[in-house]
Amino acid sequence: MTDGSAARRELLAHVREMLRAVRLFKNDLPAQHPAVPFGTVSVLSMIDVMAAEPPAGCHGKELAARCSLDPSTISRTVATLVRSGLVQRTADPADGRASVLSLTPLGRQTLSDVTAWADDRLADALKEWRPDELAAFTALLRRFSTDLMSRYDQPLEAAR
Amino acid sequence: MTDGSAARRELLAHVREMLRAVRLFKNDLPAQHPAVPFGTVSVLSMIDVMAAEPPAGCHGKELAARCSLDPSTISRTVATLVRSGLVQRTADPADGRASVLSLTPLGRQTLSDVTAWADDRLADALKEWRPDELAAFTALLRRFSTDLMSRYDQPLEAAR
DNA sequence: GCCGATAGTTGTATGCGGCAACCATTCCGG
DNA sequence: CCGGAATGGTTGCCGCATACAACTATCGGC
Repeated sequence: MTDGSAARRELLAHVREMLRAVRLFKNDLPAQHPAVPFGTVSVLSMIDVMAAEPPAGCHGKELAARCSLDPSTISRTVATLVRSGLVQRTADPADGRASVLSLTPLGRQTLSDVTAWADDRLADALKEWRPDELAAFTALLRRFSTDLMSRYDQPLEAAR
Repeated sequence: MTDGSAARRELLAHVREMLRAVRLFKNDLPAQHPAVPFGTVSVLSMIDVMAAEPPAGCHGKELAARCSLDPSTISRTVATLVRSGLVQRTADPADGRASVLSLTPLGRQTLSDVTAWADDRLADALKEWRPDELAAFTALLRRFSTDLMSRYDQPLEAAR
């Protein structure tokens, strides 16, 4: 029959496992890069992505939407990044309330270092994987996240 | 060529996406079950699993190892669960330092409620998935977590 | 019976994240 | 062109999750 509850419960268990794995993974980061708390890296990376892609540079508000984080959280995180010299704020000439975020050279370097570190770890952990398996997993993971979020990101899309 | 760094970086990005999705998912929980902080549920569930399976009941130490959490974290989490009436501690007759953990009826009920809630959400989010896709994803996810953790759980296994 | 190992608890600190209140600026309707 | 509503951002305050270190109580072997 098509209920599938058992399958979903197993999936749920494995999601928990994955969270555990990610926690361990991330606990290793500070040892290598004491200055960059894990959560901060995602934001750093997103700033980098956003600075390159839309018309204008990266604004805090949009950044918050893209990360699904509260503006206050972004504000603090960005403040930390600025204090650490990884990100710079420049006044938005078009709107005195906003500022445009971008990576500093140090920020780019740090992002690249941390990414390389993560990549190494992954390469080691996944050394038995065939490329097509990796690709399949990535595709399924993408779909999973998208479907999980579909209920929530309506407002975000609508706000655009 | 076989480097695969680009593929891994894409995977990394999607792992971040997934963490975002999970965060949103979990932010919904308190609305339904105010009394059970999300992190606590994993522990509750693990106690349930462990109580049923090994020779003896569930001890804090083993619980910590299974969850890859610090004993102090487990101690606090369990204390919360006990205060909420979801878990009971019974003195281990064989070791005065330890106690055995088990779910109360209320704990079983709560776990079952929360699991049903999560299952509903998943069923909704994954309604377009074919059973075999779900199974494939679950299998890959399992393998991924295992491989990611393989570097870390050596000590845990060795300690057994 | 003493001493080292062990199970658990508690003190303290940090990262992450939300909500509400607030400030400054911008935008819009009259 | 002015005044009030909307908006971008920051700050205060909170709670959860987690770790490390110090401590307590017990166990186990010699």
